[in-house]
Amino acid sequence: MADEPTRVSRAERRRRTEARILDAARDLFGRSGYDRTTIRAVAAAAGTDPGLVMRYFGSKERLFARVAELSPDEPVAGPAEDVAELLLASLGDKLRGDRSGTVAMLRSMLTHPEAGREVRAAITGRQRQVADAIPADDAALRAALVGAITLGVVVGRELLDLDGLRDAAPEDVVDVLRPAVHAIVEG
Amino acid sequence: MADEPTRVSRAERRRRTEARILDAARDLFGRSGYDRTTIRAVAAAAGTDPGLVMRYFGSKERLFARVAELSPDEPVAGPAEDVAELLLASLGDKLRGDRSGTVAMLRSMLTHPEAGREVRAAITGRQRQVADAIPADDAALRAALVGAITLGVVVGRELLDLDGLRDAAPEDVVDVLRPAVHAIVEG
DNA sequence: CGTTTCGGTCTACGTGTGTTGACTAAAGGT
DNA sequence: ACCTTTAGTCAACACACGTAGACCGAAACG
Repeated sequence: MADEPTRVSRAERRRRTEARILDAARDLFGRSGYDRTTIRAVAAAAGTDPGLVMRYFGSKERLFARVAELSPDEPVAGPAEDVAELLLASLGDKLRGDRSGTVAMLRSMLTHPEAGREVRAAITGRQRQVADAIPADDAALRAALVGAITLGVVVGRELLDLDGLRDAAPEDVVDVLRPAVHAIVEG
Repeated sequence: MADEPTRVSRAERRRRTEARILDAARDLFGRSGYDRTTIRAVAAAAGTDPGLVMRYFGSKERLFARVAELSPDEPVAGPAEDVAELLLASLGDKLRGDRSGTVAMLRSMLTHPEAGREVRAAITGRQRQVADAIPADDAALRAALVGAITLGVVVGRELLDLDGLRDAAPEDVVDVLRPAVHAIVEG
């Protein structure tokens, strides 16, 4: 609990508090969703003041936008078999990855309109790529269903933490899912 | 806009207003989630008064409980092949069905603690049934993943309405998913 | 007809929210 | 040494919410 006695520049102090606020916000948005997360709670968790949060980020809306910036998926292309494997690998990454930002986004996406739009756009874009790589004539549906599977796994694990999913190793999940994804992507 | 001139008994009037409130609440909870749905908005949509909503349902919490009562899934059992088909049929039903109640539940489940608990319990119970019918030693994981697929499809369609899913016919969805589900349920 | 019951409305209270602006004090610059 | 900038705090605003209780008018009943 002892403060660092090291002299720290003004700019550095600012950077640190901003980071603390961002961390607290990510955690709280992820755990409680947009509406139930209050600026006051974020400030308290970051050990600072609501007014400061407003000064640094302008509004709750913009704070959320900063937290929810989602790193775009790497593009997919190539023959159907490879696409299936790419999608599986990408799912594995999601299950291993940092999570907290994505969780905030996902949880809020269902209540907060702007968040919903952004996620929808991201998913739609990716689905178009996948659909282009699938030879079947119902490619759009198949792409959507693969997306839905990913969505279901992530939501089930991160948001609902369902029993069988919470503890499962990412590799096992991918292994069990492999034949299923191949079956959908390839005719 | 003309009122029915028919004489209607007091009990009948009450039943109708209660139903109107319930309908409005289902719609709004489903569209906006628990937090963003206000008693005032429900009352307005039902063409009545916030105070009346309180009198009839006691609290917002209890109103939500009434809306979100979810009809339990019919139990599954039998050999793995049949289980897979039962699950697919059940998914088809969900895609065809009334939706609005389920949607309210689903959307609120991620923000509203009590709703979350109830959904989680329902899903967990069903997963145990499915796991018992699967011969593999990682039955729990497989059951969870089939559940996740259902979840993803319903969430993707009803909550996010993703492009390829919104318009798709339930039969087509089930058809495309059939080999995938079989692959997961059977070793 | 008089009285009671009850569906429906109106007003107001208390609380928690996002947000603002004045303020303090320390750091940076000259 | 002085002045300016700025990280951080405090107190207050306006507003929307869930909820409670007084109130009104018509149906039900004797």
